[in-house]
Parts: sequence; C-alpha cells; structure tokens
Amino acid sequence: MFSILNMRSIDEDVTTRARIRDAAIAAFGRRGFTASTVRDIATDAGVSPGLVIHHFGSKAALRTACDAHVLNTARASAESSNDPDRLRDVLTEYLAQPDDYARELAYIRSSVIDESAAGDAFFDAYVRLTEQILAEGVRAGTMRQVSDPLATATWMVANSLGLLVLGRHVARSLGHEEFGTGTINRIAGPAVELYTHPLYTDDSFLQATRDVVSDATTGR
Amino acid sequence: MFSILNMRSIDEDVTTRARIRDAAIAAFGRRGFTASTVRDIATDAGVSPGLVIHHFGSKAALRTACDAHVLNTARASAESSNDPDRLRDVLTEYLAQPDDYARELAYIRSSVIDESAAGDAFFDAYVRLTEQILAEGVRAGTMRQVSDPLATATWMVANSLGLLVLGRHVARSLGHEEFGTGTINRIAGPAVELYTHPLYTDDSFLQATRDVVSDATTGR
DNA sequence: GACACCACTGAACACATGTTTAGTATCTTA
DNA sequence: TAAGATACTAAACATGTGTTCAGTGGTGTC
Repeated sequence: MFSILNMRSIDEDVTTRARIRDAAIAAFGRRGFTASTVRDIATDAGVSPGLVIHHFGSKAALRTACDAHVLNTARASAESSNDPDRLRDVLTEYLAQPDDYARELAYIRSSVIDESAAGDAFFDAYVRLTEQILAEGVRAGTMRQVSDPLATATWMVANSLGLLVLGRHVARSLGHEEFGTGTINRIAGPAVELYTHPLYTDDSFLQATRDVVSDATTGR
Repeated sequence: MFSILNMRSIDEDVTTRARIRDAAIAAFGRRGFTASTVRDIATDAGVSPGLVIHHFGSKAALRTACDAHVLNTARASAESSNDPDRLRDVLTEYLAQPDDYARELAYIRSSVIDESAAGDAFFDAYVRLTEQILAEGVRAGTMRQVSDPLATATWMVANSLGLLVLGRHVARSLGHEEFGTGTINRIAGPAVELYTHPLYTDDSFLQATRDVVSDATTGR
C-alpha cells in the first residue's frame, strides 16, 4: 500500500497535486476508472475528497490528466525519433522491466481496455511504430516481407498488448504468483521462437485459411 | 436494443428468468460487471429491479448464473471430446462467426478482463486444449516441436484472447466500423502466415533474446 | 371454494457516489 | 504588516446503487 508509492519510474514530484495524480494512476490501473472512487484516491494520497476536485475539476478531468502523464509520455517517446535505427519500442521496453514500470503498465492496460481516446491513440501510434519496424527490417534484410503489413502490424500489437491485458492469466498459467519479470522471461523465448521458426511444417493450413477467407469475401 | 435479443446463438428460452439472465449477459458483456446496474438489466428485460433479485438472490449470484450459462458451456464443449482428432477450438469457432456469437464473445471478453473465477477457469482450460492441439500436431507431423510447450500454448491463447479483448482497437486500426467478420477475415491470413512463414530471416534475434533471458535468470 | 404458493410490482431503505459549499489555514506579494 | 489569493478540510447535497419489504394477482391443489 505504501511500497507501491516509491517507484523509480515516476519522477519524484512531491507537490500535493502530483501525489493525487499518482494515486489516481495507481487506482485506475488497479481497479479501472469506474470502480475507482474519488474517496479512495483521496485517502491513498492522504488528502480530502474535496481537494481532488479542487485541483482537477472532476473525476473525468483527473483521468485526462493521468492520460496526459502516462500515455502521452509513452506515445511521445515512441514517436520521438524519426531515425529508424533508433526506433524505440516503448511497450517492449516497459515489458522488459515489468517490476519497475508496474504502474505505467497497469495504467496502459486499463486505458486500452475501457473506452478512452488516449487508449485509442496509444494503440494506433503503436501500430504505426510497428509498421515502421517491419518496413525497416525488410530493408535491412532481417525480416521477411509480409503479405499485409498493416494487418500484420495490428496483429503483432494486439499480441503484445494482449500479453499485458491478460498478464494475470499468463502468470497464473505458468505457475507464477503475479505478472512480473519471471513471467516475461518465460514467455519471451517461445514468442520470438514462433516468429523465427514456423509452427506449421507446410503451407496447407495457411492455404486453407486463405481459401475460407476469400470464399467469405467474394461469393458466399 | 431489441435486435440484439433475438440471436440464433442463444437458445430460445422464453421464461422471465432466462430473459433476465440474457439481458444481464448482454449488459455485462457491453459495460462490464461493475458498470452494469440491476436497474438497467431489469429495464432491458422488461421487468422490475426487485424481480431480478427475487430470481437470482443478488447481483453477484446473477453473474455466477451468467458464467455458468456462457463460460461453462463453452469450456465444457472445449473439453468434451477426448478424441484428439475431434478437438474443437471453441473460441476459434466463435471468432470465425463473430456476428452470430457477438454476445458470447463480449461476455467472455469481460469475464477474462476483470477478476472472475469463471474467466480464470476458461483461460486455463483453453491453455490445456491448446497444449493438446500442439502435441497432436507434432504427432501428426503438421507442427514443429516447440521448446517450451506450456509457455507456447499460453502465448498462443493470449494472442487469440488478446484479439478478442482488443477487438475494438483492431477493427479501428483496419478501418472497420466495428469488430466483426470483416475484421477477422482481414486478420486471420496474416496471423496464420506468421505461424507458417517465419518473420525473422535468421536466428540472431532469437539467440539474443535467449541470451538476455538466461542472463537475467542465472546471474544478475 | 379455501389455501398455499409463486411471479411480480412499487415504494422504500441504507449506503456509496461525485460534487458543492462554507469556512480555515497557509502562502505570496506589495 | 495587510491583503488577497491559494491550499485544504469537514460537512452537506443530490443522485444512483443493491437490496428489502409489503402487497397484489394469478395458478394449481386438497
């Protein structure tokens, strides 16, 4: 309850306003926006409920401030460098150190789950980033040209974010107490393995899938 | 509001109790458990709020009844046949006809997102099913033996369920109004393509990943 | 026909919610 | 130091919540 407050990932802004915002980020990430109450956030921040409204205007505006602090920061740093060599995959970076970025990850998770303009923007930016990474990989010869870059990038982003959203289940499935470094370490290998060595031994299932899809798309 | 009530996927149980349960399934799937109110469910079912409690005892018990109706049914049918040749991937089947199973899919989505024993059981059962499918594929020669079957199965389940959980984003990313048949048709090909033709042209990234993981696991 | 049982409603209850308000302390600035 | 703004609290308000309760009408049973 207290140990979650001093993580090195969030800058040490000690103003009361920042303390409230950080408590809200933790609450929204833990229980979601609707289930989090202004009173709980105020208690976690050691403050009266009225002060939360005084500083942010409303619970919805508080959420917007949290979005700006977590998501927009992550999104901006993902979009920051135009140099393809230095493209940074922010989410992967966060996921690589899940214990240090636990709050950011939890907040991104809940933003992406419930309807939120900031969550939408994050997902879309992440797809664009992945498209760039794919294109650059092809140019560099490290990746194969895929048939549908946009859909492939979307699928890969859904995979990464799906790991985050379903982290609790993934951890439990692997016998871990909670989602953390151990879970990531166990999953990363097999995931990259699937991207490196094909699961299927021939094209038959791919052909079958394409046949079904084209049947559904053209005639019925 | 009314058209969502007559779908062919849900059996035509016309008792009031069943009408309430179906309205609850729709509400929980649409807005989640916490955000759904007993009053809204009662209104959708054309009934007074008191009757909802009269039939199910409490909102929590109503949820349990919905779990039993949707998740346990799906899970049971996934586990039903012991014959590996007839293993049915229920979620894939649902996802193949997203318009027909919209309510079930939405309900599974929200069950898997928020903490729910039924959602946990569904995920775990789905991992076991995937492990069996992988093992059978290797035996039949259609799939390659992976290095970590449990982690691979967990990752694949997270991918499939991630597609469902993030369906809204996936649809938007592909320019679709909403998540439906069109979205699935566009995604299925590239997804199976990645399972068939490797993304990476050599082992270097896989090796790098394994080095990082083993470093983190052994010494620090 | 009387009785018990059941589905069902409308109103109320107790509590939790986001927000407002009146008032107090604390800080800033001239 | 005086004054005005700002940070902050305690209490109240209005509304929405899950649930309860008293009562009504219908249905089947002896």
